[in-house]
Amino acid sequence: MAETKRDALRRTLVDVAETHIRVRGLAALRARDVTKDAGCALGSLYNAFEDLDLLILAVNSRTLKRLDSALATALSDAPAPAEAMQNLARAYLSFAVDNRQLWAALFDHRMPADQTIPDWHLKEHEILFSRLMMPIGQLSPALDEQTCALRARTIFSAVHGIVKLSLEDRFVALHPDALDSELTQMVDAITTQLQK
Amino acid sequence: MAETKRDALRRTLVDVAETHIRVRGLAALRARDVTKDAGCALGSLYNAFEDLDLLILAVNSRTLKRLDSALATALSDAPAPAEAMQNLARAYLSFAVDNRQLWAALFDHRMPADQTIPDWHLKEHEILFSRLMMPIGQLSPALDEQTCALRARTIFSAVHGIVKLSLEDRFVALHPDALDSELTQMVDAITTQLQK
DNA sequence: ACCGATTATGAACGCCGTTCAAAACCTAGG
DNA sequence: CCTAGGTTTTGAACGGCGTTCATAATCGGT
Repeated sequence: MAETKRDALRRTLVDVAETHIRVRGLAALRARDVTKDAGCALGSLYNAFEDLDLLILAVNSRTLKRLDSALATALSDAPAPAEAMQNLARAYLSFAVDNRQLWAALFDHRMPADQTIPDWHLKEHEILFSRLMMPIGQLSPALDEQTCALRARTIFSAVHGIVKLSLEDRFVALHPDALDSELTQMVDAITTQLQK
Repeated sequence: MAETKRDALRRTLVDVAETHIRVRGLAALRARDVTKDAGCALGSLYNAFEDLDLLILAVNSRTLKRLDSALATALSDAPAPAEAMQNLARAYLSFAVDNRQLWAALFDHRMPADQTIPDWHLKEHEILFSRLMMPIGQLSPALDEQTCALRARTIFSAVHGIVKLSLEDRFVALHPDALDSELTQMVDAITTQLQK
């Protein structure tokens, strides 16, 4: 089936919204700016997407795919598991630094009070954890799959916390080398324990 | 000097805003709701505070003080450093669970694009790290003060990341016992490394 | 009791996401 | 090629938001 007009507009809107978030940040995204740059009327956004939030989720969906690719690349030379953990953490940090606003939008966006994040998008987020499961399983062969998934989630959260807080305005900025060193040490502490 | 009327109104507004955030969350906070419940005119908010953001910062300032108290209490029986680290992490989790919306507001609030967080408020946030410095210093006596502060920040960020992501809608909810267990293990991994 | 200074008020403003009646655009049958 | 019926696009209008500011009310010193 050929790409319908509606699909083409959808793609254009996601393209434009993505650029806006990348340059100005999620908080500065405006329906009027996006539709103007996309060359369509304000109301057309609501033909293509249910509302602005779903457009943002479409952008975030793309970002998650790119992030997953970056993590996959970090594992592509099939290193030993401890090294894999370090590579994943570094790749995550690199992606966050290189795509600061798009990456921040993944976690800063909030649904309106009466709506929840759709299931398909929740699933996309969980992909982030799954990249960790193989090295964790190798480091701790005794863990069953469910515990492995839980551990992956915890470790991701810890690494994410370090990266997120270091890239926010809330705290004084950190020297990139210091951040890199701290992250490496944290991952080392984690992998060491996994091997026990 | 006695409390001026302006101070009294300020206190009332912070009280009301605090309750609103606690009950409805930061995203649902409205200038009109707050002033109505405070029994003053809409414009009076802007006599008491520069804008709504500074009112939110005043609420966050209070929350940070209460959080710091909770962390201090967790250290009050002067435990061994490894135990102190566990107590701090658990106290942080407990505070987050018991004050979910107010605690979330500490990290979810964003200044408008053309403003930065005032220095006095940045300093208040840094108090969170400093509670970690004593046990870290005891576990790793060789660390100089600056490295100690850096490590405190990293460890806080990791713990915070685990707590934050587990309490967000973005990921499927976690069983409280599982979260508690994961947090304990993470802190154990960290303190073990600090002792090396 | 009076008056200048200070504070309180809420209608009005500009911007926002969203809606929807009307216009423009397709497409199939004659 | 024309036209009727359905579909899509449009942008003015709506309600809600934070913020402003002319005006009214209040306060404090003489």
